[in-house]
Amino acid sequence: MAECFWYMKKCNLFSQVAPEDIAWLEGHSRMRKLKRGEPIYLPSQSADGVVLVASGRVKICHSTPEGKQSIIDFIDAGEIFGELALLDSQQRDEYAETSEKTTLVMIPKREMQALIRKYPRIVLSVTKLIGLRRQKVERRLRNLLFWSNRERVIHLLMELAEKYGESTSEGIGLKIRLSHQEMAAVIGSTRETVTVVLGQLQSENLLAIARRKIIIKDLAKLAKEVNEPLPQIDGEDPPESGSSDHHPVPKGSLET
Amino acid sequence: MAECFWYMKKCNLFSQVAPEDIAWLEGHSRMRKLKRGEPIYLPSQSADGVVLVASGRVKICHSTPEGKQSIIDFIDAGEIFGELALLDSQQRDEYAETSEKTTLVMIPKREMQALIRKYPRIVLSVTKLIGLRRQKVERRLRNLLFWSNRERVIHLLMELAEKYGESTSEGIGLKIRLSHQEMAAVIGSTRETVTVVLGQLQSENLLAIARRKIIIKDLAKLAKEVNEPLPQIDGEDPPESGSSDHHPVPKGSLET
DNA sequence: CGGAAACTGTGAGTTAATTCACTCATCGCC
DNA sequence: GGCGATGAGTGAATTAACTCACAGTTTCCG
Repeated sequence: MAECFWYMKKCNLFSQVAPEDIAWLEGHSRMRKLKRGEPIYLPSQSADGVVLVASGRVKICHSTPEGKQSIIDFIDAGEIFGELALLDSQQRDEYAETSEKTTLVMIPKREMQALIRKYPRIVLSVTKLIGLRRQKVERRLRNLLFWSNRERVIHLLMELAEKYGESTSEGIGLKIRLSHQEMAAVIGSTRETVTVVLGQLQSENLLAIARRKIIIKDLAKLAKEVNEPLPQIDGEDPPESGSSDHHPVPKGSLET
Repeated sequence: MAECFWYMKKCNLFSQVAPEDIAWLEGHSRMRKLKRGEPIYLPSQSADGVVLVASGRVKICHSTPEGKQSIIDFIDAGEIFGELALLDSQQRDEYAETSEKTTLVMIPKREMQALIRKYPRIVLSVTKLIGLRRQKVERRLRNLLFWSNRERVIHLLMELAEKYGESTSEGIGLKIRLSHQEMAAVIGSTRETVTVVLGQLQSENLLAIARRKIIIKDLAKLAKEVNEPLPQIDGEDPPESGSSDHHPVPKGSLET
């Protein structure tokens, strides 16, 4: 369990917390190691705490009665999820599962709230996290309403580029591997349609896919097609304007 | 400007605030009276404060480049919006306009933050508000992915029933009047399709529309069709289970 | 109260996307 | 390294929804 402590220290939500308090919280937390595709919690389950992803990746999902899965969000190592449990102890209305081999730290609501009482600043961080994610969901909503499947795929690619993109000589490589099925679950489409659209984009030389790894070859053209501003990609020089606001921290993360 | 004070007192976000502090905040706020369809703020405009709806109703929107409007949310009298401005002073990415004759109180970010310093509990209320709205948006997202237009309309009707529904002898009347165009903008469809679907629902006796006022005649059947639990409607007896948790406060509002 | 503006109803034609059915490729694990 | 499972590619048939066009209605505001 000593690693648990280490993972919590790395999470910037706890950056202001004294080591002994982290140790205390650790003592009340539980570590879980799961392999790919295992459920973490189910909807209609009581929201009993927040979860920290120590390593791996988690999908926040929802299923229609006919069994179609929709993916609300991906949570990466170092991020927390289930944070709405801190607000009101209703039951959750989504479910979470691992999208690869993953280690989790389950932090009970009770102890988390005690910690917040001692460090009231955490509330602000949590608020920012919730607000950030709300903006993200709102963006997703906008990008689904009224857009064709091709445009939705492009929107998704740009989102992924922003969070997982890495500038290389051939283009922007995405440090995440999604199946067509999963992409369809994100944009509300079908596996086959995603296949076709990605094929089109490749033949138009906007994209290259090698061994399930996507490389965006012409981000500018993609961005233009859906009228979005060019996102800032890791390892790239920012555009000519004001220079010093480059973020070395991961894009989705929480800055306190 | 005396009314301004009155409206702020009624907003439950300020329920704990001393009258003299409300008066102070009022002195730094600005009141605006707008008629139907007027813009309040635009995207790309700097987020300089929060807005309280004193009377009337506001739409939070977004437009595609081709001019299709999508509606993210409705904000009613007594509620605030633009609250993400309190977190980070980026620019907004949505725009807001009145959906009927409306009176607003514009509260500058600066003074709001000062108030929060004096009443730290407000942060928690704001957090809850943001979280509540995030859940709502996530629900919207789920209800769009993979659902047919008929099902989307039904989902919308149930959402409206929950927030605006009023139990009457003929069924559940909705205390909000939306054009088909607006409904289409909420569910990401077209005006014509909404017309047709509403027509179907009427001929199936699930609905009645008189003078643009919708009355839901068989909420249970609608709920069943989209596999949703029956929402609790104002003025109705709760189901047989535990009785005393009935809320007299408006559904969308913020309980501190 | 009257006229302009906004909203509703409907049908025909078109299109984007889904469904289904099947083959081929790739991955991961024993 | 091979084998079972999972993922990717493709095409034909079908369908839901959109577009366009126009007539009739209701609402709003001066």
